[in-house]
Amino acid sequence: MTAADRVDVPAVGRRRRARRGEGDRLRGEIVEAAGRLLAETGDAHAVTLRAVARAVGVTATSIYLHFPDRANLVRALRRQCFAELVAAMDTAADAVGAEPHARARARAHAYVRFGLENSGRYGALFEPALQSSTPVDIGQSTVRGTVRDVTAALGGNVEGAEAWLVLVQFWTALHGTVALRSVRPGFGWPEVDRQVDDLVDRLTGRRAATP
Amino acid sequence: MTAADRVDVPAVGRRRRARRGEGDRLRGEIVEAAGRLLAETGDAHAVTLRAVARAVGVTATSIYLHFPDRANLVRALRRQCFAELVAAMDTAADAVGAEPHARARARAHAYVRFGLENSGRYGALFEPALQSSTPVDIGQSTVRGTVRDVTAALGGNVEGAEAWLVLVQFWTALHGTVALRSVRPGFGWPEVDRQVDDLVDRLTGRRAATP
DNA sequence: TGTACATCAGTGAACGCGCGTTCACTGATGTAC
DNA sequence: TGTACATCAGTGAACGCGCGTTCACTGATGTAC
Repeated sequence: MTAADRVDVPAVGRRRRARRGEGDRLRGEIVEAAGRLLAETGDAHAVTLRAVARAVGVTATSIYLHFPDRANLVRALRRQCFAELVAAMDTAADAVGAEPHARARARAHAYVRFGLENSGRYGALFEPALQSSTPVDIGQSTVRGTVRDVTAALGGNVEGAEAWLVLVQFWTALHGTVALRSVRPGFGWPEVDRQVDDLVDRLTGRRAATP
Repeated sequence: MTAADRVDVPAVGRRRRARRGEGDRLRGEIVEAAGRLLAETGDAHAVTLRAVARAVGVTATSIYLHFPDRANLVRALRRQCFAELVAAMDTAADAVGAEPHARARARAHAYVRFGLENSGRYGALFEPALQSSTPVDIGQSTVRGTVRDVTAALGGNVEGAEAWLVLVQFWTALHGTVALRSVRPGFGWPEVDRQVDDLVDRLTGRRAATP
């Protein structure tokens, strides 16, 4: 890393010390600043203790008051990004009512939108450079809503294994959409909503076979 | 980066100096070692001049005999990885004959297989951390074969824009497959060949719609 | 109402590390004579 | 057939940098008396 790579987050002057008993506030500010850093640079390695400290307006050592080491800070950051993604999908699904196709479609759009609008934070979830030895455990319960909606959208007539396969195809394709568009913005991509709709149609078999 | 992160490539003793006039040999060895490093660590930031030099068995400064700086070395590396991927697909397609569906399917399988077997090298193509300001230009001609095969597989009855959309869906989904499986090997993925076949069927409309 | 003091919420200097890059250098090897 | 020498293919020490982490410290603030 050369000097030119250093990210100068808008010079936060020195942060004012938290009131007594409110020491935990810094913890939140640290995770948030780390997320901002990730969003701005899109590079996991930019999330260094010193960069985060600069962004918060605090000494690098203060981070140790809240996290035992860098790995733990990164883990907290990833956990938060994942929660945000799930929340975005749940909100979108609930906004369109109870019809399963509509809910599944809304989830797909929300996933891609979140990923494109927060490419740094999204990247934090899946960038190899941020995967530590002890991965963030995703928690089955958080994705249960998505599983339910997609399964329902397929109709009751697909058995378990096939529903699972389709779910994987969805996740895979949506991830690919976010990842490739983020990294190759200049490519001649089709309009994103159209691509997602088309994907949903094809994966759920709503597209007629070519004769 | 802490000391523990340092990659100890099998201690190559000091490399024997190239014969006179064969100075360019080192260039190839450098790119190859960089690729090996990438394959072993899966981390773009592990490809440092010093690490590459250690792997080759040479001084870091010697790299400057062949590349003006690190960015140029990385670019050469990415160019080579891309060429390998394209070659793998072309070979696979040619091995199955002339039938368009078979050729497209073979390409899809080859893409995923290359990506999974060379996750570091594949990652070099798309990892955000390795994208420099001057991207490797992909060269239209190299992907022409793939475009032709997939278009033909869709039959003549899809007009240009839709064929393009399907192509994008393919690339997107295949990239997602490689990327997610590489980063979450422990997830309960379906068998990869089955997933790819299913994907090809669904995207080309060979799967009946759910009633 | 005043004050000693424990505790909280941090600071600041220092460590050893690997990094990209620059610079002056060296030693083997092919070639001109 | 022998030798001086230019050139090729590198080496090695040094620079300033940012990094994670450790350690001893400080100064404001709430509380017990």
